[in-house]
Amino acid sequence: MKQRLAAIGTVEALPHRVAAFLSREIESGDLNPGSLLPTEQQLSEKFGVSRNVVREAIAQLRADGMVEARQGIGSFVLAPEQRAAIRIDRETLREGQNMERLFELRCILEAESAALAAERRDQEHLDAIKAALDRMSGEERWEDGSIDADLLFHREIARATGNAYIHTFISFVCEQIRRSIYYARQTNPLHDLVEVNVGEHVRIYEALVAGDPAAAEAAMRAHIIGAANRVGVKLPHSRGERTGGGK
Amino acid sequence: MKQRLAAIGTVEALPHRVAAFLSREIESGDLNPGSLLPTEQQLSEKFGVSRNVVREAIAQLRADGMVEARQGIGSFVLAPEQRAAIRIDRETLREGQNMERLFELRCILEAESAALAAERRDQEHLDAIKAALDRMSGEERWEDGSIDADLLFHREIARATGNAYIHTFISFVCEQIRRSIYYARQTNPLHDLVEVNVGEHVRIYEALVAGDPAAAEAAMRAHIIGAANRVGVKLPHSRGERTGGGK
DNA sequence: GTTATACATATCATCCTACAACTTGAAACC
DNA sequence: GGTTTCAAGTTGTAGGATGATATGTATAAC
Repeated sequence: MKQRLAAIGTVEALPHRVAAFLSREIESGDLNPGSLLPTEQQLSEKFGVSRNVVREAIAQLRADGMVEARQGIGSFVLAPEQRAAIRIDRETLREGQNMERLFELRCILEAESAALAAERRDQEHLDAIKAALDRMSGEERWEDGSIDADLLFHREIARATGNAYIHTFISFVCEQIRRSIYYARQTNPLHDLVEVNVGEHVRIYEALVAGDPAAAEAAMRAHIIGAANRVGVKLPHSRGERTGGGK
Repeated sequence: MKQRLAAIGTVEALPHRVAAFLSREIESGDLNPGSLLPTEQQLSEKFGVSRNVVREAIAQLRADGMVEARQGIGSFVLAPEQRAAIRIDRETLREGQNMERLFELRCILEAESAALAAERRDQEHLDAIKAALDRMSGEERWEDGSIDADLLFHREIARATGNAYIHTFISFVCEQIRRSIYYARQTNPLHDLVEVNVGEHVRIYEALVAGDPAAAEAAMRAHIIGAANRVGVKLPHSRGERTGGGK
């Protein structure tokens, strides 16, 4: 029996737990922007940890632009617009319809980027995308290797846009979805049987080879809607059908 | 041998400087995924700081999913796909064509979200958007208050999609652009005279009121292309004209 | 009474030592 | 040879000490 998830299963370190607690307090509005955090000593007493732990926790919040520490005064809560990073934690991901929302965001990003990739891809890009497709085609079920190939396929398309930010954002969103599905599989083994639809991927690839932006966008849109359905997520009535025309 | 940590402009705290140094080493590929970071003691000697400072720096990297620390062994560098956060620093933003790329990403996100907002907005959303528009209209130049209203206008549209992730992503991208422009204004006062085009905003608003997704998308696309041009950024040949059609 | 200076206090920033928890590899033992 | 034990190295946590910075207060000067 492999312990592949040993790292995920381990108890999180104290600084992370303190940071998560404060972070939730800020997000929920218990701590308004402009207000002062409790002092490091108060926090260390409240949580029963050393000030070092509290400082590491606050260092994370500060790096994310959630608080601003000022020597001699304290740490102020900053406004949400001033965040320096985007972070999605697994807990909130499993709440309510957040999975649908994440798929919707993914659809927006990937549909358009597929069109851009169709215009800008060169042969090296196509080869990399084809390689991922071949790795994926070996499996009919969504097993680990196949999932990796699936993600790589999408990342390579994002890379073919030539825009590193698009690549970063799409990689991030896809990875969040993958983690969330992986977690769901552990709590509900039935999800182990989710299929990957190779045909949808082939249609995307062919549109990229043909250099047809509209077709690539439509194929990508249809694919993501299909992928969402296969993991039990129904996308809200969307404009996907407009260009996708599918179903 | 001690390593000198660059302190450019504002004096950043030591942990931030150490984190930035390590982060750059990882991004540049000097430290490959899977490899081990130097020990905390080695780093503290190398930078001439205490181990506490090194630990706070590594805490940031760990929170971002760049490294994984394992007790008794060390901190491993993780693959770029495993990042838990998206972060854009101003230094890289000013390099090359990164500003264009960020505008392109913004265009993708906002065009589609404008269409979704046109379908899903309720009266409360329209009121909030209109309020931001009114605040903006008072000024012909892009002054601070006007910039805030401009950003608020876009954030309110993102909020009207009902998708918190879309709102988060758009807010983040817009804020990065604002900061970058703000910085450029300080180094080059000529950029002070960039105008905000109220008419473009009005057309977006009217499409939202009409509940016309295609018109909202086209108006938003035209607006962002225009905004990019006004700050001296020329978007690469894009598919914007395809749907924008009308003009 | 008003102002200005000096001081005490509170807080974050950094450094330091010490020990606990964990991993690894080598030495000792059977 | 195989197993156990132990020693060294590394991260995790605790706690104290000192420096840097902001703020309020009391004292002194005018």
